[in-house]
Amino acid sequence: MTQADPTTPRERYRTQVRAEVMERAWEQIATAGASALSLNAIAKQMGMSGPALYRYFASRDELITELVREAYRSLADTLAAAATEGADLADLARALRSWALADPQRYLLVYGTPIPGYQAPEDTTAVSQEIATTLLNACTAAPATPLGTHLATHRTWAADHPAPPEALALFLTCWTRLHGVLSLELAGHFSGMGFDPKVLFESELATLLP
Amino acid sequence: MTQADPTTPRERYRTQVRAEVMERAWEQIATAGASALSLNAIAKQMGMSGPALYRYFASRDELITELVREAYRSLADTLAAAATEGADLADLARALRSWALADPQRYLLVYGTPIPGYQAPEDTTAVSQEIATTLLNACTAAPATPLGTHLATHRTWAADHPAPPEALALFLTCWTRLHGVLSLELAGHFSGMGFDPKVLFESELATLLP
DNA sequence: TGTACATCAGTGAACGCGCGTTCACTGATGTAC
DNA sequence: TGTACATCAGTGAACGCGCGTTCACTGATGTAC
Repeated sequence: MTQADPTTPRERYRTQVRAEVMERAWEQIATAGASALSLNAIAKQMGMSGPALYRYFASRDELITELVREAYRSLADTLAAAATEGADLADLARALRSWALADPQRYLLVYGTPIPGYQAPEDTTAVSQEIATTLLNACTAAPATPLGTHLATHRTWAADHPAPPEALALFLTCWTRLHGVLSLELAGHFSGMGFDPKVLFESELATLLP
Repeated sequence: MTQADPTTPRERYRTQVRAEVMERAWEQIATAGASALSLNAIAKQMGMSGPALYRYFASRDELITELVREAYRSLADTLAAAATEGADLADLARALRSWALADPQRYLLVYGTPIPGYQAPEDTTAVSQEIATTLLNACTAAPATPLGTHLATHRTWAADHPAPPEALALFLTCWTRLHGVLSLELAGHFSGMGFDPKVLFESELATLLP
């Protein structure tokens, strides 16, 4: 039996263990937040000794980096999946919301208060751009506003995108409004107020659509 | 010389040291974030031994509680000061923004990702209500929306306030929109994009006013 | 005014904890002839 | 097919760190007679 496939058993095992570590990491983040992430705790949970994980991740920071990358990737894929033909901005927004609610800490890892001392790697900006682009593609031009005229000359972040400044304005407005509702909801600031955050979310969404 | 004043020198000293501890705590939070707050580090910075601080704060959690209280109090006072005669919602919003920019971590301590394992005390909700009320007072009724009709029957959080449901809707919309811009700005998500967050903030503000 | 006592701020040692990380080593798995 | 070797996953001990917190104690400050 010639083993022609490129993934050796060892390699498969490696990626499998890496995947399990990250799974446990997500559980831990969901429970105690990102700043409480501990390699030792994950190892113990997996029935291994602490140093064993250094076969799979060079450091704690690399683990976090991988989690951030996975979160961005997951969101980008979710939005891309929702962006099939005939989908409008509202569909993307609802996909974003259900992605955020599925794992609040995952959303907050990326868009919440930054982890002190941790610096995201450069290559996440690429995926971040991908996410922005998917949303931007769903943003048709809106009426002219002072924000639009400002963005006409301040669009380095969307230099490659053919969208008119008014669409950029719609994108930024959309992004911040949805994040406003989502982040306060996930942080628990609406709990006990007695209204349904979903109604507020949909209300904001309605203001964004023509 | 009869000491008739109620504040003895010892009491004055106590409040003075407490104040300095909190000052240093704010510096530390501004630098490394709230989850990195350390009593020992503060003590060292003040030229004292770690256990000495236990004369002034029962525990680390009590310090955090006091910081949260102070942040809420400060914001409530700032908004109250801005809410003098003739001030409209935009004035309050700009006061909120400059308060947030003055000390980003202070804003994020209150409205950012919750500190894992830390539970805010009940009496902060009172000040939180005070803040809400100040903003709410500046919210005049807006056109009827689905959100308004939802809030007509889901307003336990504003049960005492005489504002009509449409004003409540405006308040929630205002709160989440401003927070959306502010929190992304403070988290650094706009950095490198090349536009001025203030313009975006003002743009959102413009949509909220009649 | 002076003395005896109580109050209380601050110290230093100690406890127990968990963290990230390094290192020498064992033992199992895969590879080459 | 079997043997010799290389690779690599995982262990356990160790290092140094800083944390929150307790406790017995010293010494200064205030109080009462």
